[in-house]
Amino acid sequence: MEYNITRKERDCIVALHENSGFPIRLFNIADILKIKAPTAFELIKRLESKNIISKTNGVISLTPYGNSIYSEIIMAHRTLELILTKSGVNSDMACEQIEKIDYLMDDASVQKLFKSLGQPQTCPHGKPVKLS
Amino acid sequence: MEYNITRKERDCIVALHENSGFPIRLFNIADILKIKAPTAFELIKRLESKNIISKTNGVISLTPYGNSIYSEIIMAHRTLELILTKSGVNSDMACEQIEKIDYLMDDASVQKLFKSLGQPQTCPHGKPVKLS
DNA sequence: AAATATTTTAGTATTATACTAATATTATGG
DNA sequence: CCATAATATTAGTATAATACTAAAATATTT
Repeated sequence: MEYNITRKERDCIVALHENSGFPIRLFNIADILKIKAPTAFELIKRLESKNIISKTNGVISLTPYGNSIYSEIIMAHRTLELILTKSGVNSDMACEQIEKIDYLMDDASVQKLFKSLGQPQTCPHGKPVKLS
Repeated sequence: MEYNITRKERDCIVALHENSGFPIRLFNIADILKIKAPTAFELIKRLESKNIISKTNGVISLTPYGNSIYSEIIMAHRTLELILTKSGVNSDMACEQIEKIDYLMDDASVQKLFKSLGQPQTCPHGKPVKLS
């Protein structure tokens, strides 16, 4: 898929997916990411222009492309999380660590790591590794 | 040690160490990193102000602090490289991948990964994993 | 000293991030 | 339906990292 995003964009994508239970608006993003509305506005504008999110009546959601990026991020995240925790890294530590890099990983490499781990179903928190 | 550097700063640090056989000057850095002299000048100024490099008669070298950062980067790099190549990722691919993240890794996590790999002496290219 | 090499300054640009203050828009309660 | 409150947007500013060109300053070397 080959996407190119920044850390804040990554956090926004993840926040959108993880809060998909209710309608997310600009001010929710601002709250979750702890940024002011105009900063969120800019971020959202950028993600819209990249076709990663879309807005309908102020409600923001991931596009199919955005969703596919989320899947790659989360797969990388949980795969790496497994590797780190297996080595004895505390799982909160691991999570914090990996947030910095999961969106930078190449999917092909992550797939290979995943296979070499025996295609595990869940991450250390019990969440599914592979989505969709 | 807890350092905070950017990708270009990382590349500069690595270039300095890997070319330590001869005196490296600003124009060498510019050549190696494929940037123009004024851009290199800025980069070098930043690294000097962070106490990572120092200049003597135009010859640039890593400070002890800079060297310790290099060691952490390279340990992270080779440890991750081993993990990826073990999973079947081509070693050039792995290297390219890991350059993007090695300088972002927390050293404590890397140490644990390294131990869980059995404290290997060398990376896939035969270079030492652990320096100093 | 002249020519060449190298460094530095000055000025500009872009992208991502972030803020305040003000304005506009939309929704809601009365 | 209108006033208030809630949300979103615009305008303006700022910083850090990256990068460039053109010009000036320094060194170095014939």
